[in-house]
Parts: sequence; structure tokens; C-alpha cells
Amino acid sequence: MRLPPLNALRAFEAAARHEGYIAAAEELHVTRGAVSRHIKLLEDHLGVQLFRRHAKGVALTEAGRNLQPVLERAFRDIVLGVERISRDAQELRILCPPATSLRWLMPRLDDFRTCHPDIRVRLTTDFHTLSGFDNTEYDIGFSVSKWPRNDARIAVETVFPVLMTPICTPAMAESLRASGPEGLADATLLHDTPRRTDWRDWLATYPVKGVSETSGDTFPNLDMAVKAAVMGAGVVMADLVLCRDELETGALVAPFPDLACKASYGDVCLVGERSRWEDPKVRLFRDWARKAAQPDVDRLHRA
Amino acid sequence: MRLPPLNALRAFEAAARHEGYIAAAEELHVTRGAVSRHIKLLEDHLGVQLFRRHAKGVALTEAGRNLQPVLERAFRDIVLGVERISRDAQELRILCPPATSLRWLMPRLDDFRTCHPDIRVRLTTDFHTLSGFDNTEYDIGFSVSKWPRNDARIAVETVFPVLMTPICTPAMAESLRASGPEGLADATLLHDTPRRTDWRDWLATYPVKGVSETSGDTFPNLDMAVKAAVMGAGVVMADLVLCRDELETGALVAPFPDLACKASYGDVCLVGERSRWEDPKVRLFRDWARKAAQPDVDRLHRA
DNA sequence: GCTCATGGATCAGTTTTCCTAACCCATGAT
DNA sequence: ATCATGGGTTAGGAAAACTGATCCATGAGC
Repeated sequence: MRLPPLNALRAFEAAARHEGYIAAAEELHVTRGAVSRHIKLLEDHLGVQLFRRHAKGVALTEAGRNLQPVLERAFRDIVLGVERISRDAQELRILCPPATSLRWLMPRLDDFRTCHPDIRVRLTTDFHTLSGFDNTEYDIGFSVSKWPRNDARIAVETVFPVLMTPICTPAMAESLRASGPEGLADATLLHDTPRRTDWRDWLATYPVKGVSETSGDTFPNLDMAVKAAVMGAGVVMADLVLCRDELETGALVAPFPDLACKASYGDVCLVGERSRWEDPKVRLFRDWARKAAQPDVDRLHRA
Repeated sequence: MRLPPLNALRAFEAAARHEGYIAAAEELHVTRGAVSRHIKLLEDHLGVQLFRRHAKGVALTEAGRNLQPVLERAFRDIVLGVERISRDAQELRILCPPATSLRWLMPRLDDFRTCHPDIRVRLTTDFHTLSGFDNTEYDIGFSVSKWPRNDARIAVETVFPVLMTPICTPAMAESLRASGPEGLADATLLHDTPRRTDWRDWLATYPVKGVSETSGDTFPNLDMAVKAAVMGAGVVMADLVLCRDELETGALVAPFPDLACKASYGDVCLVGERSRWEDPKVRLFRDWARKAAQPDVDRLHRA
């Protein structure tokens, strides 16, 4: 299997398509002489005449007429394949769970798009599959560091730590401050998942007599639980980073800011296939995410 | 639609298939440095990394893994297409009517094959279609020059003229010579076609009282009519070139050698699509046929 | 933990390929 | 007869590809 000179094939294909050397030369941005030489070279290589030469231009021989569509198709397939991988290489498919997506990533993502306008970002807001990370659908994902991953091919990198403390409306906070943590026994606990891990984790660190994570209302995600808290429905266990907005505007306040604990599931982190971890687009996103989280990390340290 | 450097694509394809530059370099008969440069060039051109470099060799990135099969297929298609036209270019498809085939072409064709062993000859022994010449199935054909062709795209070239005279067994010839042409009235005429044109043409030139082409037996082709004549079945109208063997061996003789006429259908000739007339293989066959017929032509002139 | 073998990266210098520019030639139209 | 068109051809220079030597990182073997 000996391939003929590829550039000569390309020249021939163009000449055959245009039925003339001049048009082909224009397409290839060369002179007619170059096209002429290429085609002669190819004919010599194959030992087959591809064009019959008239005074007024050239005409394909049967051999040439048979070869042209084969080449046109092959070259088109190559172009399509190349375009596809170029497109894929510039498309960053991110998976991000709802709370992190709505409350951290989406407000910041425009900055990433501005910094890297050539990268097409496709964000999917959803939870991970049970297996940990779907490396066929996504290039990178947000997750938590202590997720039970047993796949060595998945890389993990912390973005920001999760510090939790109860928060509620200013009015409710005032009465809680007056009563101390025991006042929580009279309050409605708001859980960001039906699993109630948020309050369980916090109560494990700061046990409060008469308060159990089994009480209170559950929501499918943190955003909804926080919205309920803003409406005065109860006390939500806040991730200090993800609830920054409400705390800054004063819509919600922390009655016991010193009673903050780390989440048992670890930090918010990025996960991705290790073999793709240094892909330019993935690398750029990781670098950007770390930088974007820096203010949040600093704020936690100051607190 | 901008094609990347084709030689770089080829180098990449080989490297991807072998999962290493050294094996690819061997396949391409170059050094690993050359492969390395090609692939770097391609990566720069595409702006996509195709290999991840380890200390122990390279591994395809997802982009590279996607691109390789596309290229492998495209290159394979090109090779197959090129091989096909090379093969076709060396295959000469000849159509030849039965008499000319059996009595002229086939005994001489081995000489052509010996002179041009690279050309694969495919002889079809059959009559032409009514339309004159099937240029899709055949590269060249034997025919007769006065065939009513109205297609200007068909080229025609005489091979040898057709001179006809009655021939028969020596015994029958002796009695005919004694009786003169009028003796034909008592003989059985043998016709090489049901159309009886052979005797009609000859009788138009040399009218014989009491002899008409409407009498006698017909055969599907000259060969069978001649065989019948050899068996003493009658007098056949012989093409002097095609019946040379029988005349030379004395199996048949011409009682009136001076009463020879040209066939109304003209000469035996070659026909073919004018646009393919100068194809190397066609050209070679035409030149060979003219040369092969020269002894026959000379013999007619001597007679 | 040192050494070596492996496989790729890099670079200077050379070879090969490719291209241009200017010319030629054949033919059909004016 | 002249011109316009479209290829063919050539020398010379630009661009590419290649070589061969050297360098480098790493994993295996001792």
C-alpha cells in the first residue's frame, strides 16, 4: 500500500473538479505551472494518463473521471474529521450540581467566557451519576472531594472548602441569639437534601440538646432551601460560600457565626479524567476556577 | 475548507496506528525526528493536541483517537481508488465478432500479450450491438468500415480489406473450373449469415446465369460455413484473409481466383470511442493490429 | 538509589520538493 | 493574420522535509 504523492493528488482533484488547471491553481493559490507539474508527476507515478490535453484546455480520461470522486470524498472526509476534532477541542462540557451551579458557577461563568472567547462552554446543571463522573459526556465536573471514588483514572482538585453554619432571617436570628443554640429546638430545620446530611454533620460537631436532623423540611437542593429560609420558613444549614449573596445583602444572617464546621463530604472540587486533565481547555478552566474561588477562600480565612 | 498539511496527516496516521513514532518512522522510511516534527506541525496547525507525551512513548488524546480512523479510512480509500484505475488502465477490453475472432484475432493475440505482458487482455467474442459500439463495456472493437454509424464520437481505423471469392474442396473446384462459373448453378451455396449478403455482393459483381443468393444453406457465422465447405457440403464465399489457413493447407481452393470482389460492408476495421483512441493501451493495440495485419494485406496485393 | 535503556524533542545543516516567473506552443475565434 | 486562451516547460530560488547528532525524562533492572 504505497500512497501516491498527496499534494499531487490534491492538485489533481482540484483540476479535475474544475476541469481546468487555471481554476485549480486559483483554488490552491498557486500558479498553473505548479498544477501542471503536480499532475504530470502523478501521471508518471501511476503510469496512467488522467487528462487528455487539447489546445483548448484539458478533459478527464476515464481513469481521471474514476479517480476524482474518490479523492473528493476522501479529502472531504478528512476536512470533516479535522473540523470535528477542532470543534470538540474548543468545546468544554462542564457538569455541575444545581446548588454550585446556580450559586457559584453561573454568576462567574461569563467571566470565563470573556477570558476565553474561543472556548465554547456547555454547562449541564445536574447531579453526578452514581458511578462518580461520566467522562464520555463531560470534560470536567464540579463535585465534592470525599465522594467515594475508587477510580484512579479520575483526577480531583479542590476549588474551595465548605464551611457550614445555620442561617435564617434577621428576626429569627435575633431571637436565636437571645436563646442560644438550644433555641433551635423550637425552630424548623431546613435541609438542602432529603438525606439531611447538612444538619447531621453540624450537630455532630455542635450537639444541641433536643435538636435532631430528623426534624424539619427537606428540599431537592440548597437553592430552594435557602429561598425558603429567606421567606422565614426556618433555619437552613448554609454553605458560607454558596450563601454569600444572602449574607452580604442581609437577607439572611448567621446567629452563631463561631459555630461553623466543615462539611463531612469535604471540599467543593473539580473532577475529570486524568488523561484529559492537562488538555488546554481543561487546564484553562481549572486555572480559572481556582482564581475565581480565591476571593471566597480568602473570605473564609478572614472569618 | 482548508486541508491541513497532507504529509503531516499521513505521519500522524501512521504514528497513531502504531502508537509510537519509531514504528511510524520505519513504516514511512524516515527518522523519528521527521515524524516528531510532522506531528508537532499538525498539532500547531489544528490547535489541538493529538498525543500526550510520556517518558515512555506517546498516547493518543481523545482528539487524536477520533482523528486516526478518519484518516486511515480516507487514505485506504485513496489507495483503493488509485489501485483500481491503475488496474483498469492496464486492462484492454476487446469486442470481436466470431469469424474475425476465431480466424484472425485469437491466433495472433498471444503475440500481443507477449509484446505487452503488463496489459491484461479481455477478449469478448460476440457481435456488436445494433447501436454500433458499446463504449462502456469495451475499449476497442473489431467491426466493418461501412457499418451505418452516425456517432461522430466513434473512431474507425481499417485493419485489412475484405476480398471475397468462392472456395470449395479441391474435387469440387476441379469440376467447377471445367464447367466455368455457370457450374455454380448445380452447387450448393454456403452462406456465412442468414442474410446471404456474401453471395449477393459477389453475384452483383460477377452475375452468373441461373445462380441466386436465395439458394443454398445458411450458418450463423463464417467459421461454421467454412467447416461445412471443408466437408464438401458446398461452395462458401470466402474472405481471403480469414480463410487463409484452409487455402494454404489446400483443404479448400478457389476455382476462380480472378473473380474476387470487395465486400459491400467495407474493410475489417477497429472501432472505439474517439476520446479513448489515444489511450496508451488502445494506441498499443491499434499499432499492433496494423502490424499484425500487414502480411495479410501484402498477400492480397500480391494476388 | 544508581545506571541504563527507551522513546521522544530539538536543532543545524543538507537535500528534496515545490513554486514562481517567464517563456513557449497549439488552436479556435475575430 | 492576429489575438486570446489554456497548457507545457524551464531555471532559479524559496520552502519543506529529512538526517544525524544531541538532549532529556522516566521507568526498569541491579
